[in-house]
Amino acid sequence: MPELPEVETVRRSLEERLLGLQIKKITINHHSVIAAPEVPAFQENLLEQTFLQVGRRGKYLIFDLTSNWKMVVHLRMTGRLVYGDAGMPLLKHTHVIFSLDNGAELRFTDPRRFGRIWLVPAQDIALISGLSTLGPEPLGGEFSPEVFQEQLHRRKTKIKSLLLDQRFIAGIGNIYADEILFRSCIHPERSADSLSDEEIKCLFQSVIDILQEAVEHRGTSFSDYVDGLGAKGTHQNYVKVYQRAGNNCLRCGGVIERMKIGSRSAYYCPQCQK
DNA sequence: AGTTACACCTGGGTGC
DNA sequence: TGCACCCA
DNA sequence: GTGTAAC
Repeated sequence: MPELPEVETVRRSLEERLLGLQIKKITINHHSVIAAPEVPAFQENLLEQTFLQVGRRGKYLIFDLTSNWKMVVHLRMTGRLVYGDAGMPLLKHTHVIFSLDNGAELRFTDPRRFGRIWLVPAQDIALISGLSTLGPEPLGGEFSPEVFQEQLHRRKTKIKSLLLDQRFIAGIGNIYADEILFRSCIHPERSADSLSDEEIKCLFQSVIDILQEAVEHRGTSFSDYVDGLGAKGTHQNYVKVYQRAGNNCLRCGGVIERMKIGSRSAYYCPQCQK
């Protein structure tokens, strides 16, 4: 499940290869992954375009092109965007193939087909659902401890739900929400306004540290995730609670448990996280 | 405002 | 081996 | 992972 660290790793690996390459052909095998515009317009406006830059906002990848249009990709749960030789084996569920002017290809593969690709005029980028309402980038300068604290004070929702809310903070998903709360020793069901200033300070720093460490490890590869060149990340070897129910806590030796919060699994240590 | 249920999909793992 | 179920 | 509808 690509979250901020995975999307950032894809961004970096693609940017290494894609800049200056031109799209010569677009093969679309499954139309539903193209969110906008209609498929013919998508192809017409993208053909002959050259990649100028690869950006990221939250879990969205943003490709700057020669024209005044931008291509935006969200990988959702199982999406992959991989650059490689045209001869590389064709994976099942490859929905879009961008053929490039150096003979290589950029392929979008997604078994569950939740992922989406948009092509929009630059001035309309805010119209993409979820993109304009994103909260601050946790690894960017806009993420302030004072604002974070003030927001937490006036919210009564469970802290894990708040960390997953992209309007509150951009880029955190189920794996890192659990890892961040474990690092901060905070129970996922605590209401946001019940946290002490001390706990909030620790939580703020854990958000930054956990995400940074995961970026350094090039993301977490449990099942589908690979970077823009098809390589797995290594952060799965450093995960402390996610998908570890029934195993011993690496900090206190207690047993990790799983519970449901907002119809999603939450993994935590009942001894360490109060 | 907070919470839950479900929709969108396929595949891997489990237990019988 | 098949099938129902849960999970991601 | 996200959007929508419902209580």
